[in-house]
Amino acid sequence: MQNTNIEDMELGQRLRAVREQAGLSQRALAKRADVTNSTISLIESGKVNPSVGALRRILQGIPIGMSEFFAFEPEPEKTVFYAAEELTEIGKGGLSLKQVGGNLIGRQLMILLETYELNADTGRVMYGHEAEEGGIVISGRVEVTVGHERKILGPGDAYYFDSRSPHRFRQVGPEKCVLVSACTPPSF
Amino acid sequence: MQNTNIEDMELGQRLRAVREQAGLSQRALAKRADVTNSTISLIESGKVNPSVGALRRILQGIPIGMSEFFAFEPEPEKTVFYAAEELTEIGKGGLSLKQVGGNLIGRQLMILLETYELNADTGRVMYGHEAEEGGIVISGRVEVTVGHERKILGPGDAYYFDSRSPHRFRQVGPEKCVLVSACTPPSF
DNA sequence: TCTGCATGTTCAATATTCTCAACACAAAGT
DNA sequence: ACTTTGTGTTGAGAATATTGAACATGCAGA
Repeated sequence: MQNTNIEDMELGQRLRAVREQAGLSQRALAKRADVTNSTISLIESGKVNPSVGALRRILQGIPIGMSEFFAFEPEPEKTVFYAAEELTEIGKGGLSLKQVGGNLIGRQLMILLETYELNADTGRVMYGHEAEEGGIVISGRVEVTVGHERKILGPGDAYYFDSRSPHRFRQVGPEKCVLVSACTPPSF
Repeated sequence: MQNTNIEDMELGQRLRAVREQAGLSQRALAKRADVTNSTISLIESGKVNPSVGALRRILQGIPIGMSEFFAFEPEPEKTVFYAAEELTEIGKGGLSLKQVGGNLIGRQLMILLETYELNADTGRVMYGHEAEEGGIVISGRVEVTVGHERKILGPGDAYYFDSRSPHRFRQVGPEKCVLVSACTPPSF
């Protein structure tokens, strides 16, 4: 249906450039890549939208990696501003965790708006990876336990600790608790 | 024929991870990406080898770029050693330029084995981009002109200059001239 | 329990890629 | 001129990706 897609054109042109840079003919590359020369011809002239597998085999014959091959494509812009309702919900139960930016890939920082309903409790948590986290309570009260230390924090109070310490957050008092936290690096 | 390819598996698993990280269901992402949910399902379960176009549309819905998506794949190892006959020939006429590494992509340096047949002459050359180059004569004699300076170099003699200076190499004497040169960065 | 809704999966049909073979062209050797 | 060898391109058919609709499951709420 959609013949001669412009993006395929650019991809094909790039493949041709890369192949010629490597001093390989379509057939020579086809042999290395275990595809047919026609496949390469069709891709380079933008007549087809190759499969990932075919493209990967071809690039391995050059050789060049997928990531490097696509490095010429502009990365989509990461959003800078997020409306309140655009924050990604990743919590569950009585604990709401709204993450700034739905997608952590390539980011150095995870920022969360945490809402603890009455009696919400994270239970005892411990992350194996090296990270640090901290936060500030906005409203309500929460009992925070880190290692052997325990304290009840109210509006304006804050915390900061190494994520490898076992820790636990539990809502206390008559109203739900809201706090903002940050963690680095995100768990991947 | 080849069902459940292992590389497709990994690609699918990665897509699933990325999608879930973004907090999107298959259908939600499908809608943004203008593909069907089945496509995403099949890709994630490794049952198909998606087309580049389909994968790109899907990733745009997340959003994440192709290069970043494939960053998890190890880049193919750049070859370290090259047999004499593996050097890529990029010259023509009486001038032979054998390039170390057929493919300059991602490299900081271009290294050439240059062979000038009798009376071979590069003519006057000037590169617009910022670069420096130098070399050492192995055998034979060559007359090198850089800017207003001119000198005949023999075995063991060397040169080094800014590529933006107009320059010219011309074989002189009774035997062909061989030299090794290096240039940084390669012209891209 | 039932309904409604959201999730991911699977099937048959359609659209597309990929292959194999042939073609057209150019350069080099005889 | 005529091969020979190399290049990229182009059909028709086999192989495969993508679609659209149905299916299965789980979960929340009445």
